[in-house]
Amino acid sequence: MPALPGGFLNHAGEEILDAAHRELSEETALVAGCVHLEQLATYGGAGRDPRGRVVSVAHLAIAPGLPEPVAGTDAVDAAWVPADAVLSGEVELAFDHRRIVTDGIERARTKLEFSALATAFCGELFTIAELQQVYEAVWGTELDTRNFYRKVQAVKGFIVPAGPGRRTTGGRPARLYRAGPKSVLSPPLIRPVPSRTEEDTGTEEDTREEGD
Amino acid sequence: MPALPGGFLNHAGEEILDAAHRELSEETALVAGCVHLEQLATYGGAGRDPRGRVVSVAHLAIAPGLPEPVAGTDAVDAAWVPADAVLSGEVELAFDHRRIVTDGIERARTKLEFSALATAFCGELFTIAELQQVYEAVWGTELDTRNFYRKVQAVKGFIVPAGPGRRTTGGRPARLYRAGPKSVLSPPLIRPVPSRTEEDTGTEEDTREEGD
DNA sequence: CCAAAAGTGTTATGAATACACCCATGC
DNA sequence: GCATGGGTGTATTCATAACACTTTTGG
Repeated sequence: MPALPGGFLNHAGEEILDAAHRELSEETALVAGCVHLEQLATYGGAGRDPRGRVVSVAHLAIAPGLPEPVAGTDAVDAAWVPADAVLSGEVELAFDHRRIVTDGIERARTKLEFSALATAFCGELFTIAELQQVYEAVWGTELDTRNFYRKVQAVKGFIVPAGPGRRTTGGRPARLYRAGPKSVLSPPLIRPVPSRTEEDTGTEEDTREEGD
Repeated sequence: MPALPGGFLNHAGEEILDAAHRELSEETALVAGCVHLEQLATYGGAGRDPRGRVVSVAHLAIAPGLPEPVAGTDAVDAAWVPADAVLSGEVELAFDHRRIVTDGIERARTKLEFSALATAFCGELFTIAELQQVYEAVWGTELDTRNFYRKVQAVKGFIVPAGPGRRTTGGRPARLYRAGPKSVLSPPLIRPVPSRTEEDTGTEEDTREEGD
């Protein structure tokens, strides 16, 4: 049964974030500098791992492209799995890793609204249409191209034009942008209504009557 | 120099959240059930604590009232400190605890917008004016009483009327409410931003700097 | 009656949307 | 020319902020 990549802190008083980067680069080709990595949450307690008490500090990694996993210490069978396959249960993960993935996806969806995280999915240069595809993929929604175009440009410091280069994909060539200096978006890009995921007791009572 | 309360996981494979509740109740009169407690982040690495490597899973606690701290294991000098005093540096904390407090306050301010966390600051029954005071205190802003009144009631499942009881404070008695079933607010209560139209620094990267 | 706080109605303003329209390229 | 996708203008719709106003209590 597949599991998330991970490992232990080394003995040199290593920073947690550094350790996460190290473990990630050991099992994929993703090295620090090309990948956004942030702490997600810490999972502990008995029963997580039958081998004994393990406290895991889960991290969320975002990067453009999908480099093939490299056979590392214990990653001979490493593979990429679509997020939907984990959410739906089609792919079953070991331990409590399905919960960790669920938390991570929710974190990504929320951060897309209020931070510049989306640019971490793109290469250094990208078009606005590519950025929109990130939002549509992560949110699972469709957005109006024209409105997205202006909305994204209205957020000062989110993206900045990158020289005179263009990228052509069959129609009119698109301007290129790179990530701007701001990491917190104001105003935020609000995701369309499909009711935020409930946390715990959130019972969505949709008492909407249809008149006829 | 004061520090945040805390302690170690016990040896029985205790859940992290349970351990946080246990430590909190050992040093204050706040017991589980009356207090909202959620994981904030994990801080680790060398240099945090001169006594050696310590990995701390910080938690954020929200509760109504301020029970006097009880002299517990090592809390003989326990005291409440205003959040502003820590933010401003007027009160200095040991280790990297000032950073933890800063992160926790930011978490509380953000969660107030999108979750029903504010009700955790109130008793079981509260008036809308009391709820508004929570928002004003945590956000450090002033809100229009009349608009807050309707805005809060427009969020389905946030608060529900609690019988015919009233609470009087010198003027017309106020209706009483209790927390509703929803824990995620839609639409959210957006916090007024100081400068949404002006450009500012905003280079808030995720670099978590370790003090000492 | 008066002061104080709760609760309601109403309007102006600004933002989000929907969509018509123009621009630039490959074939 | 024409298909395709990039980019712009604009009207309608809707949420919000501001504030005048009414209601209900205590003294």
